[in-house]
Amino acid sequence: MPTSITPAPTAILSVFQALADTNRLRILEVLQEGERCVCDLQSALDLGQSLLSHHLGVLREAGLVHARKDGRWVHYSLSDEALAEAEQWIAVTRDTARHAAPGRSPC
Amino acid sequence: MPTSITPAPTAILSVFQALADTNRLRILEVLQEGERCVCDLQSALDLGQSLLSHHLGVLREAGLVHARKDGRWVHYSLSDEALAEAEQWIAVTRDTARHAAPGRSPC
DNA sequence: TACTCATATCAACCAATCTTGATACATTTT
DNA sequence: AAAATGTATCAAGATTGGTTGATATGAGTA
Repeated sequence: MPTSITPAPTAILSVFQALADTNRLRILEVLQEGERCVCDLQSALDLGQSLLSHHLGVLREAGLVHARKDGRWVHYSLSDEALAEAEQWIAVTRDTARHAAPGRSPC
Repeated sequence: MPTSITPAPTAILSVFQALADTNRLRILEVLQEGERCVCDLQSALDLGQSLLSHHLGVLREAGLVHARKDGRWVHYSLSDEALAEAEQWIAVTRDTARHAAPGRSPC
């Protein structure tokens, strides 16, 4: 066995990547107040239409927001899935660390 | 007042940015087991020395890990600060969303 | 002091991502 | 049907970020 190498995480990564941008964090903060259409987000955040649409796409793909089409508007709202996943990952990481034998560095 | 525009988050951003990379997530997962020196991480993760050191720097600056120097070794361990901050941010975001008036899009 | 070893830093390259402007696609209104 | 409106997509430039190899630093050791 060739000195076991830890594998790479997958699903969580895209969530953290989606959270790793100023504009997207701002979008999420606005959506805390409730569902918003793109045009509202646009005026609340002062982002170009194209740029905002792009960021919404990233958030959508990561499962952080949900899009509901209504006539010619699209209403976005927070989706709990990915947020719960991220919170879980962090909680586990913190917890495991707390329970691990302290200072057991093999060096 | 020019149609209030939401400001940009600052501290949390660097934490999420630090979490937005495969190799750094792998590092954190190894550190869950306890304190590790760089050389141990290197063999556990199969990363070049320079690359690993870079990623540890990013994690350090974000407050996700703590470095303890001991002779010519440096021992890294998880630091709860930033993790707690991130967990808190997500918890607040989820919670605020849950309590917000549902479907109140002004469009 | 000279040498080795563990880690950090630097410079360069390359890939991924953000940004912008133009265009396309629906849906509604006239 | 034509025009207008909200949103998505595309292409190109600009910026950031990961990777690599070479070099520097600093602590032990001979």
